[in-house]
Amino acid sequence: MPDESTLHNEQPARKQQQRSLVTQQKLLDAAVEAFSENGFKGTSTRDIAERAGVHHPLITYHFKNKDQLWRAAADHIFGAFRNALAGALEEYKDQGAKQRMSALIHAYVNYAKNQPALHKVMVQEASYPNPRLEWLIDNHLKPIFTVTFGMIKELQDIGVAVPGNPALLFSMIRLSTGGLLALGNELKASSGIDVNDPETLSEISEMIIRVFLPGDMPASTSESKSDQ
Amino acid sequence: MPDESTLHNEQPARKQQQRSLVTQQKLLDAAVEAFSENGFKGTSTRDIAERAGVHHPLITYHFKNKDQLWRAAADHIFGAFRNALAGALEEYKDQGAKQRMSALIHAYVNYAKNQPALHKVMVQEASYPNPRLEWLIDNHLKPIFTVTFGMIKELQDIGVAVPGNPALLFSMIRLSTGGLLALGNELKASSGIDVNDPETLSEISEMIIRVFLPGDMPASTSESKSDQ
DNA sequence: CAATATTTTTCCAGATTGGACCAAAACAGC
DNA sequence: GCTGTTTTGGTCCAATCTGGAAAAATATTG
Repeated sequence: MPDESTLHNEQPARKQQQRSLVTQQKLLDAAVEAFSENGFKGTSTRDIAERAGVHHPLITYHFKNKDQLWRAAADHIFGAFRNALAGALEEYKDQGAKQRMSALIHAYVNYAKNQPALHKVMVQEASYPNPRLEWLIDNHLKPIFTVTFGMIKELQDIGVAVPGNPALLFSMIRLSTGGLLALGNELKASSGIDVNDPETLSEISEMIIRVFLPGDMPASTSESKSDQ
Repeated sequence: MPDESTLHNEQPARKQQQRSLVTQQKLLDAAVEAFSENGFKGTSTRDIAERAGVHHPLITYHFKNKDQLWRAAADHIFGAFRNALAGALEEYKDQGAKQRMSALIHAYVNYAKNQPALHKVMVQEASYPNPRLEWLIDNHLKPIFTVTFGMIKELQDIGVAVPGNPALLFSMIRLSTGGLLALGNELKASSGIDVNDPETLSEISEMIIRVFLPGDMPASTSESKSDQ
């Protein structure tokens, strides 16, 4: 089973055209937006096609059906998300554990700002047991969690992260990150917080680090640790 | 404009019957569940009536229309939520600031466990600007926030809460609380965490307090504060 | 028993649903 | 250029669902 984002191609005797990729992209973006606003059930394929500025039968052509479109849309944002996290980890791979986790949090916040749908879709699907939730967990969440749980544990061992169940702690971190940006409209109206302001954004990252990773990194060779 | 949860009664020449209250309650519970799962647009009045085990024209009779039903349902859960918080504050009104905030967090967690719809509805409505969001903010969120912001500030001043924008800090607290319980299905499947387990529940509360309110209360008269 | 409150049943007209179908157009490869 | 494939445009469909209206039947109150 080859990994194809567009499932209708079985034996592409001729290569895919450019305009085809464009409409797929437009449909994916529109699908992400629509699904994140109204959930799977509350979104119609026609709504998605309209947002994409595309005739609705093209959804059938490119993605077979609504369910496949949802999965492709989820791959679209969660795949990019995982890449963003992996990139941040790669960039800081030679740094200390706290630095790496901080980089992860910054990457998370930045991604969530541009793509608040990430968190909305998760809440939507976690609302009630359904096959899409299982699929999301197996294909996108677990791979992230296995990595981050290990990092959290390490940080707890060296006294940087607050002790307690690592899974719980990480969930609080991702909620404080993705959830905060998903509530953008509400925060603006209820507290005057503008999550699109770059300063607010870095304030959020810094606050999360301050709260969840309060400890200092232990000196690698021999150094006093009281550098507050 | 009298404050009536059932807007169809204008001049009740005769008192409301018991069975009427029962069906209203059933409809409200069903509405909360349905709206939290599928959002406002994704929920049909017929779906709500079915969940309530009631004929759907009764919605028109009791709540006039879908929009009024949504508002009544929101009043139903957010009103009870505010009462739960106020009750906790009242009970601990003679205690110190950290104790009061801790009581608030415990109450929040317990309420969110029984009513995860609270957070789901908020995320649903904050997804895109809409009149229901404004209504929710003005009628239910702001009253809570004005109280809690003050408490957070006080806790920051005495070094118990982490410094930073109080509104941001409080949002992180409520996300770590309500959001965590709204993700119950996901946490179970992805991390094996059962948010219905009482022990897990108190672990959540304790962790939130440990993370967001790490400082000790200063001694009231004269006492060393270095008790780590 | 009479008046009112509540529920039941039936109906509607219209919109929306996901998807099928085929002819036209755009494109890739030769 | 020509040819065959890919992609799109336009149309249609049958089924379901939509919120709500209306009137008849029942239950409850006073």
